[in-house]
Amino acid sequence: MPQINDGCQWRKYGQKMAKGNPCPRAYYRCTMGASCPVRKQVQRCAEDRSILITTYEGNHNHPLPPAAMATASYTSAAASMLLSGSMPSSDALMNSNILARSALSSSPSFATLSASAPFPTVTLDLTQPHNASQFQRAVQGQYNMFSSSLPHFMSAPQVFGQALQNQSKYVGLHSSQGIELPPFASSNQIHTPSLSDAIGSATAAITADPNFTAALVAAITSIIGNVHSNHSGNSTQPTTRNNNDNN
DNA sequence: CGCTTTTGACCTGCGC
DNA sequence: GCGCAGGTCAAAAGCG
Repeated sequence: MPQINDGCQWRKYGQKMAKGNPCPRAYYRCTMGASCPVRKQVQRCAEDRSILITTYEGNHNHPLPPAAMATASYTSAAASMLLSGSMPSSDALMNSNILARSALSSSPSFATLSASAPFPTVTLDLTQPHNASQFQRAVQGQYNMFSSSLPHFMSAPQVFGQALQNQSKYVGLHSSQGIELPPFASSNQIHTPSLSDAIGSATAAITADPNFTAALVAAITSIIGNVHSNHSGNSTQPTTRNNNDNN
């Protein structure tokens, strides 16, 4: 199975067939810390096997390498936008915030589109009991709002959701057809030479392919259901901080 | 030789 | 209480 290079080292400790999905789900533990509690699950989307669904759970108890911090940085930055509604200082995040608000202005504010280079992301607030149909409407709304041809380098969208506030669960989708998670700049800021173009193209990459959109909706709908069911009873994660706090 | 992956068994929570 | 499904354990195998 192709691996998403998120900057951390992982050791596989189990694999299971998930009901309703012909592809097995793999379980990984972080091996960068002696007793790091972070785990992740990786599963292919049943509707579109080119999409990998990755779920992270827990907080690292050791310093993260720059690549991992960058990964955590912009997902949690998008999350903080949802929470605060304030404009972040980064140009990339500010522009993506504008985009997100326009794209999802007609939907409940639990999904934020972040088209920051090098790849677009979607952040979901999984702590609130929104139902899946709300998200489906939001994504389909986006699909109706954007259409343009895609630059080839943007044809591998990645979508992340991150639980906010009192949960440290972090869910993502990756297209495994093209690029893996690209190397990041040394800082936590995400820059691109042509930011507005990149944002528009990345957004189109997410929304212009109806097949991908359908798979995306199905996958995230499933994720939302899983996360909510996992946390509806007892919670396994009493932590209150996101995994970029080591910055 | 040490680390990782594989895989069947076991544990646990949940719904009926 | 029982069965099912998801998650974890741990021994064996594989690999560099």
